Amino acid sequence: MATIYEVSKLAGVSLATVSRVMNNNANVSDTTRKKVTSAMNELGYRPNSIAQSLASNCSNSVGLLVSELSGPFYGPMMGGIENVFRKQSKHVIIAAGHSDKAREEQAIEFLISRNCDGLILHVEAVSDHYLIELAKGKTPFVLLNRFIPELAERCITLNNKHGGYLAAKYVLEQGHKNIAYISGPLWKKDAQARLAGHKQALLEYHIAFDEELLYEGDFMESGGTQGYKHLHATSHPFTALICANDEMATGAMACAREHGVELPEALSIMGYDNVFFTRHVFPPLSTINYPINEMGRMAANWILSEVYQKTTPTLQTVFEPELVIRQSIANKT
Amino acid sequence: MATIYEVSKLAGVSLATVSRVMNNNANVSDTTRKKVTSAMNELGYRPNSIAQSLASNCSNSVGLLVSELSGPFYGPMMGGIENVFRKQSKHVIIAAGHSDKAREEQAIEFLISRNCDGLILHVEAVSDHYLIELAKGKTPFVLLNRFIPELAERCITLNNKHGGYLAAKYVLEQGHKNIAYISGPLWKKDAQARLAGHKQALLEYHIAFDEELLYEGDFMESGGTQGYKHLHATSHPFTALICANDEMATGAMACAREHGVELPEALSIMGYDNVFFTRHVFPPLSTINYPINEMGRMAANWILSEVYQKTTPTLQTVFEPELVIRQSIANKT
DNA sequence: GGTATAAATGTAAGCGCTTACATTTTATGT
DNA sequence: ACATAAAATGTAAGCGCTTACATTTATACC
Repeated sequence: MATIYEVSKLAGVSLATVSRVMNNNANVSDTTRKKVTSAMNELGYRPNSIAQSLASNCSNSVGLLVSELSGPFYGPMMGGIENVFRKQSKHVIIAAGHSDKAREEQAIEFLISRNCDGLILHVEAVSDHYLIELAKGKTPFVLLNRFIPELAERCITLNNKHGGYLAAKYVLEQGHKNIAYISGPLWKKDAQARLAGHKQALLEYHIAFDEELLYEGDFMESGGTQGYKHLHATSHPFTALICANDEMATGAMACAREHGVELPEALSIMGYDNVFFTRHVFPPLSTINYPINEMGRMAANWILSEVYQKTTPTLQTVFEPELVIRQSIANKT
Repeated sequence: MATIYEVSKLAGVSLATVSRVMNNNANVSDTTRKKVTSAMNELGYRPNSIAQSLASNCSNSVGLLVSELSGPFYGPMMGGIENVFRKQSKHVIIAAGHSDKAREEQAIEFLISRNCDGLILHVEAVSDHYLIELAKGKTPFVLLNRFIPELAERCITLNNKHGGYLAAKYVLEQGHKNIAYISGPLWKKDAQARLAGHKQALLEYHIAFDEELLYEGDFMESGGTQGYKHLHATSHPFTALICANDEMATGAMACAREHGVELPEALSIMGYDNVFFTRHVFPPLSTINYPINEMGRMAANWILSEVYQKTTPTLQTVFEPELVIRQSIANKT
């Protein structure tokens, strides 16, 4: 591989000049610029990005930590992020935290030790305190789907409460009065917020919230099936079931069908997130859209702006959910 | 950030010795090793991986190119890969090629210019010739889901033909005689192989292959819906529809249902790949398992072995598909 | 104890760039 | 034409490590 030295020799200029045309910033006359570029072409020169990084103290890499590489939620998020970075010739290093405190912390360590210029973190298990301490370090990061007041300006979140509200409101508008709810793990802020929005809508419609019709799930399919079984076993009847995410909703649907209940006639079901397979389930699932792809792009833009001083479209930290109506809710009015 | 120099000073040894304990290979006495490690701890020293890379000419990074970051297929693949690499402290740089020739080539260039030590490529649009040329370069790579005879030992593939055979055989065993088929784009090798296996099974059961009941799809949901419409419009009746992947199968299911056909009583449907949402559709889709996660791990092991000279479990290049029976095929015997 | 050998440690030259600063060339104004 | 400022280019010192080779120290053997 040709080095900058060989290019400089062939072009008959100094190393510095070659470097200047590479980073086409400084003042270089047109004639020498041409000499240099043609020398580069002749040699098939490619800058060594490692050497650039060492000398410039900038690795042009950003770390991306997600809970899982698979699953319907993270794919679109990573897609949005990779897309904006590659256009800027930044590369993204991925790691998975598996919603586990130790593994998340270890992954962050790993990414930092890899000299990432910045980090995009979708973490769940790590403590607020840890992140606040981390913010004092020298690697900038942005948080996706997590809000910490002390770090507010670097948190990109969805208005989860409003989404919970929209879901319940729609179900109520369809005339349902007995509504069951399968929440996420209630130690998670987003699960809390979704439930809070749900309760707010109920309040507005003067429907009492029935604690017996609440089941705390785990945001996974199994939580939906277990939740349905539990709710079914209570003596409290319900015509609609709102789930705090789509995976649980599909789990509940499958389970309800096994119990011989007709969907959506005998039971209406509502999801949350609008992951792509909600269109594929039967009946197609009404849900709340979570613009995760856009939010990923925004996180990437945050990094571009804060870390690389690029001018980007205005940064937005809170995103609004939207109701997506399909066929899983029956009209009872 | 502390550097190796400061560590050496504090420990009272030379740079080389510090480097030796870091790469714990050379002969270092226990006492000096202890001195050095405690100096490291005291200073909170972390090696600068960029400098290590420059000096050792090894970036410890491997590039991963997939068609899409989202979608049910690539997630498990990336998961398998990231998992094995992080245990070895290698990092993975991701890029998406979007099944487009120019973008795939550009992504490969990008990854190489990032000094990846090796590449894992899931490419579709790039030519065999391009890859054969690439193989002459100095960056080793392994191909996932693509077979090129000249590069056989670095191709990790599924026995697609056998999968096609298994699918058809099962449907035939259930007594179906009129079987429609929606293939993938037939310029793709895997689509061809799956169809070839299908035909082989038909032959074995002495059922003629009806060209009218073949539709060339695109491996996407839309291909399934269009395929169903097309097949439905022909005068040839069929009781079963085999699709060359799960996305098309779900598209076809949705479309069939819109046409008012009962699933699976009036129409049996078979998929291919066993992506996770096949359990969620209704009726749960019978399909062919594609062990993509394991194949990803194997690709990672290939790199570990060929690039980093690690000893790994024996490398396997061709994987076998398996029939997954759920409820989308009705018994006609 | 002295020599031969092995083990431990040190020295210093890079790896391929960037960049502050110095120097030379060119343009500007009178 | 000449002084002066601005633009273009060059020089050389790093960035933080690795590693070949040289040197020193410990170990073994007779």
